[in-house]
Amino acid sequence: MGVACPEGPRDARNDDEDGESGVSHATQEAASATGRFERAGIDKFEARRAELADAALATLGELGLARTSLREIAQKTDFSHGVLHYYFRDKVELITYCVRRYKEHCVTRYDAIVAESPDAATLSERFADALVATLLDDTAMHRLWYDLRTQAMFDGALLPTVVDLDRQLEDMIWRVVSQHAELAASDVALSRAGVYAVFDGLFEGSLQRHLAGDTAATGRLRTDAVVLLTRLMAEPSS
Amino acid sequence: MGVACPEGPRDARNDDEDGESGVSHATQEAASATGRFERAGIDKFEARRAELADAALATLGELGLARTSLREIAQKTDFSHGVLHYYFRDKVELITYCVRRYKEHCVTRYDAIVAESPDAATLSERFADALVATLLDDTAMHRLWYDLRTQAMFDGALLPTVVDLDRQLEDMIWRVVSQHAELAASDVALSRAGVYAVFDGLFEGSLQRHLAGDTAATGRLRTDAVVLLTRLMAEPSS
DNA sequence: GCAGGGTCTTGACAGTTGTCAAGAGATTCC
DNA sequence: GGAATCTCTTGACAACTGTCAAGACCCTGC
Repeated sequence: MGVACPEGPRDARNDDEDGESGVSHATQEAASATGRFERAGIDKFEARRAELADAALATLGELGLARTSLREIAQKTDFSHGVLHYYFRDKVELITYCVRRYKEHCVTRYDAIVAESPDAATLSERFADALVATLLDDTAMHRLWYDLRTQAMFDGALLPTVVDLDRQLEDMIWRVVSQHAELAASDVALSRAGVYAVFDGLFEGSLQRHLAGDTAATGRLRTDAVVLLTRLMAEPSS
Repeated sequence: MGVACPEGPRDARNDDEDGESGVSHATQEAASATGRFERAGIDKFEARRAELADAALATLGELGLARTSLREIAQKTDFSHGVLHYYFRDKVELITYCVRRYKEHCVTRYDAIVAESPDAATLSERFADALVATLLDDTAMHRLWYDLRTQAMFDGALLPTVVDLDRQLEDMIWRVVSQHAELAASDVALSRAGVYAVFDGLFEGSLQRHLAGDTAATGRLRTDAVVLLTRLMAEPSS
């Protein structure tokens, strides 16, 4: 008995976009729009999704995208591997959901520093310290992000999510650098994309060397970040 | 008939290192040291290795490490998939051989510019142009390199090759930047690793946006590279 | 021209993967 | 308490992977 499974809450996910967009952050909206679930049901559904996504993030950060299978993710939970296809349409939706979930925890990481630093020198020092701190604390998550971003160069299905998140990270860095410029009464010498790219390169390089056993990597990151931030300031083009 | 296959030229590869080093560029030395093959035989063997490696590079650049199978590589050649295990011990040896082969074509890419630029401004312009040129010409190879480097953060088997090649790329960039500093009678404000990291970040970011369809990416790369190179010069700390 | 060894093909193996259908439990609501 | 629905498990599927053994082809040297 009970053949309700194949058309269970599966249509709570975004069936509205059958096309090529692939981006699927419309889950909650779609579900509440149908009106099929009362509040408690949706919350429970979303809570389990989040729980599974956290297990997936742990596995992905540990093994990388290529080596992470759905069965291995499920093994990190109390459920069997089949449950993942009940809460996520396929692997791509699971991964994009994971990354978007992770994003929210880090895209405002430096905003407090930006808001509270009284002068340019303080801002640059605190920013550099924060860079080092997150490299050490969230090593696996950063590694996963770089994996995902690189994979998007080959797999178009990941591209929309990566482009979106990359833009938010660019904004995050730009807030730091433009505020530094304001405090220093200067302009920024590089393009917005360029500013993000150089700090991202500095961070990625430090992460890689840190993971490869270079114990001096974080120290270099700190000093280089301060120097770079200062160097990117130009006299205002009056 | 002919059971010579299992112990064919397989021992021409480096069986001397059974340990954990994993790096295997001692092929020619090992083969010639045994004295089992006359010159023509070795050359033929090496030529086929190179041929297969080129097909592998094409496939890897197109699909990425995760999606490239040995059968798909062989499909790009006139041979069947079994031949790859005749010329390479396993997938890791094939990949490292490929990357080391590719490396030699690009690690001296800017040396002529360094040697022949009469002043700092010329050097920076030519360097930026060369960056754009190789991004456009060797897109797939660069994408493959970033894939490999990212994968090395998860898979230790790739680490030695990546670390070695990364150091050579760092040297390559350092030659440009230190020469620029000399021509400008300045010092470099960043660490050697930092200098490489920021230019690498600039390049990687431009590559990603270029692949994502951003037609302005290469233009920004050019101007940003010139500005960055200039900004990294510090007054000599007399 | 024949033996021998280098070269390559074929076919299979064991393992893994994403996916999904069938159904069993559990929960909720009347 | 029973029916409907949500939740989750089980087991299977087809496809794919790296690997390798068996043998066929080919080419050279005697």
